[in-house]
Amino acid sequence: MDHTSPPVRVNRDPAMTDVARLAGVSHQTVSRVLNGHPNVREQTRLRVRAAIEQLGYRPNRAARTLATGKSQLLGVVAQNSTLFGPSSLLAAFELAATARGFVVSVRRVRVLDHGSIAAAVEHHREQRAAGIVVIAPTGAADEALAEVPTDVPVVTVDGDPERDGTLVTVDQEAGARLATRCLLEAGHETVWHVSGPADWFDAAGRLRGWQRTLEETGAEVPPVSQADWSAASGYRAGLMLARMPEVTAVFAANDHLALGILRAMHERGRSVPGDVSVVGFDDVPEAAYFIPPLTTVRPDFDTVATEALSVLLSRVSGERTGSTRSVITPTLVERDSVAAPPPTA
Amino acid sequence: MDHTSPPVRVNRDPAMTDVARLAGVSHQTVSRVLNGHPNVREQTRLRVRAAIEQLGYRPNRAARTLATGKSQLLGVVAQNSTLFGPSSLLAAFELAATARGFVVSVRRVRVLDHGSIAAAVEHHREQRAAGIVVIAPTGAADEALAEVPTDVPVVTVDGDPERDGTLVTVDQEAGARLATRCLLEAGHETVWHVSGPADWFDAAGRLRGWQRTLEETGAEVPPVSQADWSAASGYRAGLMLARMPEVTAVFAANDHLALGILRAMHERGRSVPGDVSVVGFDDVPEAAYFIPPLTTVRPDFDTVATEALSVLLSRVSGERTGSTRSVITPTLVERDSVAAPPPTA
DNA sequence: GTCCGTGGCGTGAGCGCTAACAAGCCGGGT
DNA sequence: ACCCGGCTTGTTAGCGCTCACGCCACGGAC
Repeated sequence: MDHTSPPVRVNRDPAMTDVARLAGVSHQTVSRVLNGHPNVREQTRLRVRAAIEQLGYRPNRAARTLATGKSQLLGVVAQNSTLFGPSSLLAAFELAATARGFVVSVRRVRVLDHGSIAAAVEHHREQRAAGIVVIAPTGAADEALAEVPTDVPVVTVDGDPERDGTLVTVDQEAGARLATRCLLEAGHETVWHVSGPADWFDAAGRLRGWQRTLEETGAEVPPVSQADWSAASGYRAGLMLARMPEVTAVFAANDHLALGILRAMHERGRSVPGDVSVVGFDDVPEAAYFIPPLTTVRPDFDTVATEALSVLLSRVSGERTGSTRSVITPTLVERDSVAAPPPTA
Repeated sequence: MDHTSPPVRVNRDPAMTDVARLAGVSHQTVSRVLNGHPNVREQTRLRVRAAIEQLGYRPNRAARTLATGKSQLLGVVAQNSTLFGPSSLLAAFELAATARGFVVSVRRVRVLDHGSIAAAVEHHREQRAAGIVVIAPTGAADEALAEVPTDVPVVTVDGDPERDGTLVTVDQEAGARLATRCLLEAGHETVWHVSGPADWFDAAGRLRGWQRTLEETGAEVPPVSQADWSAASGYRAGLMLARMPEVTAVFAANDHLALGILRAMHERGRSVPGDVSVVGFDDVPEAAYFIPPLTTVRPDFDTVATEALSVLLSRVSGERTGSTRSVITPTLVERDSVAAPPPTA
């Protein structure tokens, strides 16, 4: 009995040494083949590949990460939301990152407060994520970010446009100007606004764009209806607006608010766009099928996501340093919810 | 000169031995503290914690994964889609998994074909994921799954209800019965159906539920309008339906289809629910603000997600073996899009 | 013939952690 | 006095990979 032989572990995934043994080379040569190093004879390369195939060998990423100190992991911190913007952003980012060979790990937070964000970022650092993306659409989220150590590249999406640091965002203000101008050019005296939550940068930017456009053209700036992003709050705001005959044009901070407004107007017998015109923001896929089809502002989330990825990767590889800001300009999609004001107004 | 001293690596993350040295214990004791082992003196525990704090130590997950052969990683394979169902499912799953201390890595696939699914699953296996969730709503996806090795627990969500294996899904058929019966009970002679893509199990289940309910009650089964899940295709189907005066009740396979139908009816001057009643499926957040507010079937995606997680985890820990199937029953949400048929019909 | 450079490969150490065992200490029963 | 068993801690050996070398053979330059 050979009591000196090591215990034979059975049912174990094949490791690099197993491949090496089968191919009659050293584990290092296997590693070279795997990593596409030159200086490996073609014949050897083929033998190794055959052995890999035969054993169904699969490299162990954990071991590689440990040995190199680097991972192919990109961390994402996002809010637990099914809002159209964030979720399409996320999907596009995941797809793009996957295509570039990275694995993305998503950490959802219930609320965007300081502690949650910090914990989520911390978590990704524990994983030795190569880079981190934070979707930080509110002030609190942004503040939390100001404190995270800078030894791992972080890019902020939808963050505070005024803050230092690398961020990718859509030009909310420009989008709002598009919407407001479109309404003004249709002949409306002024434009009313139903705004998103005050602590969201997106909402603040849209509000600012609307307000400035009005001021610049000398139009009166009516009071703002404060809402959240939901159709429900849009409906409530719409109900108020509907009973004011002087309201002939409304810019809603997003399409769901616009949907609620549309329904409120409909219920109150004010026709859109006959009596009042409405413009939204986001261009959700359903916007073209609202009643009436909604004119809206389209931020290209795919572009935002791919831009965020490329900025992040260039920082990961150390190409770019310092802070970069990348701003995507949205476009106006004209449909049927805008018309000239009624002659009586 | 001491040429035997090891090279001092600078700027390195502190490791367990650094903590050990500072606390005056062995690295193993640090490990014990970290993993909550008993049999560590309270005083020692405190010293170790203090050292951890002082150094800003963060355990290296890759090393732990390598040493244990297990990871705290859950892989998800999902389609690149912003459909409400899949994306809220995903969000809920991520949130729940995070809460349980797992990290979730999402792999998006562009199309649900055999190769993409297999590659995505393979990828997760390379990461040594402890478990994998596949959102496999079509036949092709499901077939691909039949071939994956069973050495890592896999749970299928929205997969083929007829197939072997562990899966969690909503009872589409029951939901469809709810919708159809609701329409029938309102007094309609029969119910028309606008169906989702034929290769989706969800669509097939909803169609089956609708058809059987009709057959069981002796109602005539009208021809099915085939569509995809989009509002656009619902609109097209709605246009057809609108010109047939005998159509007084429509069950749409999802809310977005219903939205398209609503608009088609509106355009053609057929009032909802005065002339025709419509029921949807999914209960998207906006459904209550459609014109009119939509009666729809609500599958609880949160429940599906948490159920999927708990089934997966119980398989990961080896508690449950064999195949488990967990079916969530949806509920009917009644709003204003259903009424009695017009007296002339 | 000698030398050096270079392609092709192997060897050994070490990444940071956990698991298994070993060792020391203390108290109580005999 | 002794031994035994529990608590607490240290020691050692990996996990599977990459990196920095080192070694060998071969070929061209001198």
